[in-house]
Amino acid sequence: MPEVASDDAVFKALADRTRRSLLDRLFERDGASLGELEAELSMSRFGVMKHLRILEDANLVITRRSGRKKLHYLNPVPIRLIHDRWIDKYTERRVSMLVDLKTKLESRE
Amino acid sequence: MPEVASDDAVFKALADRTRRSLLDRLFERDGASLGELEAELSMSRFGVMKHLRILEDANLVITRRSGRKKLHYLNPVPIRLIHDRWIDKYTERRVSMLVDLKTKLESRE
DNA sequence: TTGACATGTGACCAAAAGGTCACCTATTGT
DNA sequence: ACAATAGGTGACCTTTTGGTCACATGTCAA
Repeated sequence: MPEVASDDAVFKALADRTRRSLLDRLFERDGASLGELEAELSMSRFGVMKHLRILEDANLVITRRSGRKKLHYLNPVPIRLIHDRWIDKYTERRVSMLVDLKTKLESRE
Repeated sequence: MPEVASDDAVFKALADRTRRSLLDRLFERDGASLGELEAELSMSRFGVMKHLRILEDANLVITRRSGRKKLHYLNPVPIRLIHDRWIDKYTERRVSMLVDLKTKLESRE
């Protein structure tokens, strides 16, 4: 059964720029190993490993072993839970429409 | 025109338990003054003030002055932007249905 | 089976964050 | 005017966090 990560672990995990960029990378393309991620980050392997560990503990990243490699996958569930904590169903419509409109306007510059 | 808070400010703001409980409080009931919020938090006024300042800088809380009181309101927009950063429109359906189902099941114990 | 590859752990240090306080400004009601 | 109320600032200390390294384990391929 899946471990339940505390709220705190999730928010702490998201508080660091490097960890957010790791999530961005996995959002774009899943299933990377530690080695691959390290190569893109100008930081020691140990630093990256520590960050991945924190993301995994927070359940934001799920891993699967394949031989001597450990593959990393983004898990969107904790992100959705953050959303639902402070945006109720009624507000969601208004806010998502507003944000989508703003994004569309800005993309046209 | 509204100030644009950096990503970093938003995530750093959310990283602290006290600040999240302030957002919870404002989510439930908007428009509280510093004094009201302090009374509910077993922390010095200075601590609470510092936290509110950080939330305000992150644009998670919007304020309005009324006489010598400063009223605080929750702003859901940055929360929605976090959501949209790592959950695309296709994934959103799957994840929100999954989370809603899980919530429903758990509420029945 | 042995050398190269991929990942893991604990100690350590510098930087950042959380909390409190002395002191200060602005607004109100009488 | 002035006492009481509401909020604001900078210095200070303690705790937490980010990053690196020496060292260690597990896996593969020849």
